[in-house]
Amino acid sequence: MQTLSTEDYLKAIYHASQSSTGAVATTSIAKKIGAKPSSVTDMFRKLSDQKLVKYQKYQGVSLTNEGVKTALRIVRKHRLWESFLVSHLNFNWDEVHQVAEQLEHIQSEKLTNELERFLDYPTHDPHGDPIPNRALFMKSYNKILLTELPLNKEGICVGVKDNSSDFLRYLDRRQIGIGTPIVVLHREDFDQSLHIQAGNSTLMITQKTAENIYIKP
Amino acid sequence: MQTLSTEDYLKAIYHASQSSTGAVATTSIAKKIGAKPSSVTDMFRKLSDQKLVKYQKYQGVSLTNEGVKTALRIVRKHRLWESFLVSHLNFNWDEVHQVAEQLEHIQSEKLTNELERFLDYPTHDPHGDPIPNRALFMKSYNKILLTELPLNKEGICVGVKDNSSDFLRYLDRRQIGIGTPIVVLHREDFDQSLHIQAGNSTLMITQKTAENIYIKP
DNA sequence: TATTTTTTTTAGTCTAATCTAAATTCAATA
DNA sequence: TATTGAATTTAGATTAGACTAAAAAAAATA
Repeated sequence: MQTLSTEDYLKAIYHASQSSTGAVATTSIAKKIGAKPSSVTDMFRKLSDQKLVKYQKYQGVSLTNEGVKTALRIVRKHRLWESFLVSHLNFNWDEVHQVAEQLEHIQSEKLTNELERFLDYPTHDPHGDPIPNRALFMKSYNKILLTELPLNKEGICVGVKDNSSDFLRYLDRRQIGIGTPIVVLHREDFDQSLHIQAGNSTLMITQKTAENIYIKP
Repeated sequence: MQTLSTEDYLKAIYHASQSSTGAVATTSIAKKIGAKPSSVTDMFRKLSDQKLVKYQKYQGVSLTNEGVKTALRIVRKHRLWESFLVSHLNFNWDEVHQVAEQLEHIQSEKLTNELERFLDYPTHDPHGDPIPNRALFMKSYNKILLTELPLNKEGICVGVKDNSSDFLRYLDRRQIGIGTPIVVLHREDFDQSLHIQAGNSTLMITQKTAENIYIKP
């Protein structure tokens, strides 16, 4: 069984290895976890002893099969709890992360599986991220960034890349959420800003915003 | 904010001081927590520094007002989670304790209060123990032990003293649960065993069993 | 290729929570 | 009241996880 801390590291390594290819660097994990690189090196060695990561000095880490499984079990719990908080406990999608960070460490298979049943086997969490099922399998949409959606073609918002409260609340104010239909009406060559139709209203968004919205065409 | 461990100690001290009068002894907490008395002494000093307990060397501890509040906040969370597990996640009353021991440490007032609302403000947990409300106030029934119920007078089972899985499963098999009406038909002078009517069936129980069942007359 | 900069690791320290073993204090009893 | 035994505390060690500062390796650049 893992400690809170090793679970956090495994999850961080998992996410880091998703968003780039090859081994994961010490400093990138240090930033995510909020620890010094020297502490991260220590932990890499510990995880390596437990055969949860492959680690070569100065070469970064990658998860072993067992490490991936452990990480996915945590991701599964995190996303199920986020779903519960939003669907039954009146949490907003920008408020759930912090609490789910705690709940994801609760150890009880029965709890996780019953929660999943209670929620009726959701496939995606409130931010549009896929939830691994009991066998730790998940399928993500064939999604693109809003910056890549062709002009005048309708797409559906299915997720966000940036999960910060600031960004999520900004989207709330613009009435953009999971499921909102979006059409790009005009792309400004000068600064790559977009005029879009989101639901019933038309509005302007910056390139940076568009880069953080996932669309199913 | 408290660590997991200090929270466990505060809860243990709270329960110990409920079930007896005066200060709480080092060894009694050591037993509950599963630690050595020397470790308990260390922790008593730490809690005393934080003004959560009154501690005099060799005299045991008692909770301060602040200590009681902190303990009750944990008890509140524990009992709300137990209620949730039983009412919505198909847990049996003998399975909830271990998981609730973990969930009680989750830090989020909003979570606790929303859970309470979702459960429709329950006043008692699955074992019949009262749940402190948001103001940390709780009222317990005017209850007696089954050993004290007069002959041929009906009472309702409202709780249990022993919360062990073994005892709870034993009650399940006997079809005794919270809300079951009970009448004592005969009290055996020889060994204090009881013939009772529980719901629709009559059965015999030992004194030890009767001492662990709470009754509202 | 040699040098500089950045990244990573090592070595040694710190804190919280635990332990064991020894010393002290309290409580019970002769 | 003096003695014995139990409970409690002290002293010192251990472990996990973090830190700082210095050393070493890798990467970037002149």
